[in-house]
Amino acid sequence: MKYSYQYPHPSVTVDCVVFTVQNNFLKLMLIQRGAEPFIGEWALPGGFVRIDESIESAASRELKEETGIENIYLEQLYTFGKVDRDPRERVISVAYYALVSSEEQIIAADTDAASAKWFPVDELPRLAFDHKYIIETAYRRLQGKLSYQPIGFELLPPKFALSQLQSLYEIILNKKLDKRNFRKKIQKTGLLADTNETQKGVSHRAAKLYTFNKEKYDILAKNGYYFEI
Amino acid sequence: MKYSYQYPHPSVTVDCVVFTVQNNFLKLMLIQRGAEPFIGEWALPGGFVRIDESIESAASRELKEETGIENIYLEQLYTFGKVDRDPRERVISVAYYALVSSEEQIIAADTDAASAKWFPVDELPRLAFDHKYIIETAYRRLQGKLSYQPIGFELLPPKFALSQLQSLYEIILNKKLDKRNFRKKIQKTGLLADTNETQKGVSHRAAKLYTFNKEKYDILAKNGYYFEI
DNA sequence: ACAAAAGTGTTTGTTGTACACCCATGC
DNA sequence: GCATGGGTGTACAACAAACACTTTTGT
Repeated sequence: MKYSYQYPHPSVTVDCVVFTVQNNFLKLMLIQRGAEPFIGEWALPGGFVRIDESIESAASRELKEETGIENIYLEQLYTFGKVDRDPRERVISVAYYALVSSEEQIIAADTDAASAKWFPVDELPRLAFDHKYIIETAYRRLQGKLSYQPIGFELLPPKFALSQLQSLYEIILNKKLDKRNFRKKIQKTGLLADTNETQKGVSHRAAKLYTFNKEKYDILAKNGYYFEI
Repeated sequence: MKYSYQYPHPSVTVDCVVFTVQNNFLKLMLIQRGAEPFIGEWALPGGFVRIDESIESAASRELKEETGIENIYLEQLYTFGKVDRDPRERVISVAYYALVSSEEQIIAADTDAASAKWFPVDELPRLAFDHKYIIETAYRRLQGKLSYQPIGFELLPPKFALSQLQSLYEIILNKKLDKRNFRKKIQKTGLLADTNETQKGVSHRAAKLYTFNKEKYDILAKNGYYFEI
């Protein structure tokens, strides 16, 4: 008990809602708790913010430590601070949401594979703390942002077919989209660059692959451009 | 030094960016610091989150204590947690933004009037900590939300004229809007209720006064309706 | 009667929506 | 040659944008 203060201080943690799209399902990663409280229950990856790291660094670090995932899209979601959200002590949690490409979904080898798992958002187990509520908030935010920020690409491999992109939108927004209109709209942004490649190993006509031109988007965005789909 | 922990804990504060519209300017409230660090400089109202109150309660409480303002629109903005944002110790700040009607702008009598003041957003003094950055974030958020959430009404008295509402949009978005198109659009939402009153004491044709039908909006919003202006 | 702001419609261009068939490829 | 998804255009409706004059009221 080396650290003393004149007034009580809360603990500050980060919790990460990591989304991916896998086999036509939107999924998120949970880990099984190995310690009290809520031992054995599923929870979001996360942990304490250290005194010498920024909150975002803490989120990246915990993600890497607990799931092996690194270098992904990570954005602050909301800060949850109800007095009794942790039964032990006062804990304020800064939640982040993260997006992982379907290619990098593999939980790294240095992780206890039994304890980290992808769950479809509609088939979540019982969750520790207020994590159910955090996930609902993250899901709503993802749905909202998808339509007016180019974040869908973060969930795809660097080279992707238009049908993959459309399917991703349909899965997350939970509604069918018109193929021709979707293509028209996304092409009209001018943000997709044609690679001269096509899909490999499919048993039908191979689709053209595109990449998202992030540099072009960043320049446009700086000048007031608004992505919308 | 009665409170001891095994690991160092950060302090958690709230900071509030309180907006109002006054004399055709978007303004926000600052208080002059009476203590170190940054003594004498201007800063956002705010303070420490107590161990037994939620973060939002802390924001309301500090606002009332420091500025006399209460019962206003208050929404979490972002959590700022760079390691060195406070020169004394590690402080994580959960920022809120608040909207005050132009009628309630008066800084309450129980406040040291010399120390709290409204500043136009484009004429801010030098600010303590990273408060300049927090304000920029809040301003961008306000501009963004104004177009797709009915928050403009929070900055007006309960009964208002359409020209007041338009002027508010023009001031915050910083661009001229077409009067006829604006009126058409806002009337078509069906969310304004006609009071049978008109402006008093104006030296020209008196405008009709309307109220915003929040109940109706809440019901529509629950069923997927999206406000847009 | 004049100053000041309130109030009101129409036209034109742009964007969204609905919709069905041929094409390329692997087996 | 057939099954599978890839790729394409047009017509119609809805919405956004541009634009100017009359009305009401107080002084």
